[in-house]
Amino acid sequence: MNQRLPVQGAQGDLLRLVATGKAESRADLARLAGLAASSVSLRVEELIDAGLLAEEGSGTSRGGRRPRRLRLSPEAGVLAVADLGAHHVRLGLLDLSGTPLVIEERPCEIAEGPRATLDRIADAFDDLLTEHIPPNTPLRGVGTGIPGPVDPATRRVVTPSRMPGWNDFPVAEHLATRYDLPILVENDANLMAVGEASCWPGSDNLMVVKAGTGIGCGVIVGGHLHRGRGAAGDISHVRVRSDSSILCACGHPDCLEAYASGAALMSALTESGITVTRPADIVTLVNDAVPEATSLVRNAGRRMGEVLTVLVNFFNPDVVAVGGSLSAAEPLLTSIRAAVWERCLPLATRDLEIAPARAGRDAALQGAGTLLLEAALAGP
Amino acid sequence: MNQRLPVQGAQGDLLRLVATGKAESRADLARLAGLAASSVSLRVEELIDAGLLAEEGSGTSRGGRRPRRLRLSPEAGVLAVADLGAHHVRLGLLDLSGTPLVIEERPCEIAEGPRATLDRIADAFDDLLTEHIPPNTPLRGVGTGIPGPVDPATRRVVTPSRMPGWNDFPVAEHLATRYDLPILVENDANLMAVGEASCWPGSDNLMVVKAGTGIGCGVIVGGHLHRGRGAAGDISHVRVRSDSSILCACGHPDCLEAYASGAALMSALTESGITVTRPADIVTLVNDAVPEATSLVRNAGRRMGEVLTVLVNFFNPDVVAVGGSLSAAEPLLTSIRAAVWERCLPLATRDLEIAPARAGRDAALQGAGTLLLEAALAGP
DNA sequence: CTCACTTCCTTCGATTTCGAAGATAAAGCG
DNA sequence: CGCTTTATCTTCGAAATCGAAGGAAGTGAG
Repeated sequence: MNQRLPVQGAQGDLLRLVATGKAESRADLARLAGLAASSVSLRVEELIDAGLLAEEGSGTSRGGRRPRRLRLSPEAGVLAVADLGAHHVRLGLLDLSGTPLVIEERPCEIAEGPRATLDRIADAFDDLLTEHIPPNTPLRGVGTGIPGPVDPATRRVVTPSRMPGWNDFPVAEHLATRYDLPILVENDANLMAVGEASCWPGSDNLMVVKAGTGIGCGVIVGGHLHRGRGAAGDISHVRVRSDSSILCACGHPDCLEAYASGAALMSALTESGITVTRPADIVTLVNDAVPEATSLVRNAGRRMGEVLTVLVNFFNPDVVAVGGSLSAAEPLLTSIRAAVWERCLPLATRDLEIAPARAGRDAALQGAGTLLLEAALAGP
Repeated sequence: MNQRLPVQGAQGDLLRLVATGKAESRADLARLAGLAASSVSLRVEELIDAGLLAEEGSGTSRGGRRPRRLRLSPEAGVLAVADLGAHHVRLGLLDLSGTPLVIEERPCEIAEGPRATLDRIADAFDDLLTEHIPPNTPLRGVGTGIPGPVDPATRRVVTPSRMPGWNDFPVAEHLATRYDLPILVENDANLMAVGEASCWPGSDNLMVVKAGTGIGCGVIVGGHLHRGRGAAGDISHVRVRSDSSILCACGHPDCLEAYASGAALMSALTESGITVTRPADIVTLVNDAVPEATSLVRNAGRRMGEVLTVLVNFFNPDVVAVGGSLSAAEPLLTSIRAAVWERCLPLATRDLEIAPARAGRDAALQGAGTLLLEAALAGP
C-alpha cells in the first residue's frame, strides 16, 4: 500500500525542486541539486517521459540563452486536503506544487465522531474529483488537519478537547481503508505553520500563532516542522501572571487560553451584555471601536506577548507570524509587539519580525500539500 | 586558509561515522552510509593509505565472520579545545573522535580582555601540543567556548555581561591569525549541550540547562544545535512570578537569574550571614543540611521549573538535562521535576526525562570536539 | 566433526554519474 | 549587424559507483 510517485533516486529531488517552485529550469536544478548538468538533463528527460514534468515555453534570460521552463505536468496528479474545524471543514484539491485547483467549505460537526466526519470528508473529496478533475489524473495523497493533538508516531488523535469520540482514534488507518495512498494526519496549527513558512523565504525558524477560538501554535525549525513528541507548539496552557484566578478547562489555574483565546473574549463580552457568536464578531466590534472589545483584545495581546517573550528568548526565531480569525484585530498584534519588544533580550529581537500571517485562509491546506508532496516523494 | 582534512566525497561521511563511534567496520559503514559494500571498501582503503584510519584486530561476530575493526589512526590528528570561564579556562586536546588526550585547568581572568585571554589559551595549546603530542601529528582544529552570546554569522561576541572589552571582538579572526585551521567559537552552554547530546543516544530533542553562577541553556533540535539568530537558549532573563521585585542586571525586574542563579543564591546566603565564595559551596551547605541553603535551592528549582514548564510545553523535548555546579544539589532537580510534572500537559511529559547531565565536567570540551570535527570535514 | 548458514569483505563487469568541450540561443555593444 | 559575452543545454569519453558472485571466516545444529 501507500503507492508513491513513480520516481527513483535523484528524480525525487528534482521533482521536489520544481514542485516547490525553487527551480524552473535545468540549470536551476543543477545548481540546487548539486548534480552535473548532464545528469539533470537525463533525469528531466525521464520525468517528462513519465508525464510528471512538462516543458512550457522559455523563461527570462539572465544575460544569456533563455532557459527552457519546466513545470509540473497537470496530469502529474492532485492532492486532496482538508482542514477540520469544530463545525465545518475546509477542503479542496491541489496540484503537486500546492496550487489550489478547487477549495470549498462544508458544514461538518466534529462532535459526530471520527467515522462520520472522515467519511463525510472522503465523500467530499470524491465529489470534487469527479467534478473538477479529468478522470485519468491520479490522486497522489490525502491529508487532513485536526483541531487537536496528533501523535506523530501512531498518527492517532490524543486527548483532544471538544472532540468527543476521537481520543486514540486511528485516523490515518481509517483513511487508508479508502485510499491506498500516502496519508497525512496532522494538527491544524502545525499545518498552518508549514503553509505559512513557504510565505517567508529565507526565514528558517518561525513561530506561527493561530489566534481563533483557541490559541494554537506551530513551530518551524530549520525549515522543518518541529513536532517534538507530538505536543510541540502548545502555548495555550501556559500560566500567565494575573491578580485574579480563572480555572482553565485543563484543570490548571490561569492558563493563557483562559484569558486570551477567542472563546475567553467572547464569554467576557457576553458578561458585559454584548452578544457575539464567533471570534470574527470580536474583530467587527473592534473595528467599530467598541471600547470593551478593544480593551479586551489589547489585554489578550499583552498576555500573549508576555508568553511569547519567554519563547522568543529561548527559540530566537526569525519571524513570529500571527494568524487566525482574531489576528484581523489590529490592537492584538500591536500589543503583542509592545510586550515582546519591551521585555525580550535585544539580541533576540534584533532582527525579529512580528507580523500578520501572510498565507491567508488556506494556509493549512497549503501546508498539508507541502507535507503530502514530501510523503509522496519519500523513499519506498 | 582553513585547511581541512584531506578527504573528498564520501570519504568524509565514512570518517565521520567512525569518529563518532557509529560504525566500527566496513559493513557498519555500508549500512549507515547507504553505499555499496564495494565502494566502502575502496574508500576505506584510501583512508587507511592516507593515515586517517587504521585496522585494529577484529570485533565480535554477529553470527558470521567477525568484522575487521576500524579505528581512527592516532596520527590522524588532534583538536585543541577550550572552555572559557570568568576566572579560569579549562582546555585540552582531543583526538578526532573526541576522546580527551590531555585536559587541564588554568587560571585566566576574562576581564583582561580578549587579546590577552586568547593568547594565553593559544600559548597553553602550544604547551600541551609539544608536551603530549608526537610532533608529526597534525592539529586539525581549534575551538573555544565563551561565557556569553556569540553571533553565529560573524562569530563575534555580542553584548556580553561581565566580559569587559569583548563586545564585538572578532574572536575567530583573531585566532585565525595564529592557526590556519577550522576555528570554532561558540557559547559555552551551547557547547555543553552538544557534548551532553552525545550521551543521550536516541534522543533528538534536548534542553540542557547549566545551573552555575549564571543560568545557561543549550537546545538540541533534531540532533543539531539550535542557534536561532545567535541568542537561542536564553532562559535566564525570563520574568518569574513573584511578590517582591528584584531588578536584574539586564534592567528588567524579576528575571529568573535574579532569583535562581548561583550568584543570586550566594548573595542571599551572605545576607543571612553565611559566607560562600563559589556556587559549589552552596552544594556543600545543602549536603550538610543547612536549612537556609536547602530552602533557597528548593526555591530556585521551583522557579526554574516554572520557566521550564512553558518551554517543555512549547518545545516538547525528549530530555531536559540539568548540569552545572549547582546541579549537584539534589533538591534542585527534585523541585524542577515537581514543578514541571505538576503544570505541564500530560502529552508533553508523557515520555519526558528530567535528569542530571551525564557528560560531566568536560561536556563543553567534548561538544567543541564534535562541532570541530564537523567543521574539519565540511566541504571546501 | 561435518554441514548448513550467517556475516564480512573483495573481485569484476555493468551501470550510472560526472565533467570538459561543444552546440545552441539570446543579450549587450560598438 | 557582426562581434563578444553570458547562460543553457547536450554530447561523449573518463571516472566513480553499484551489484552480483564468490571467497573468507566465523556460528551453531546434528
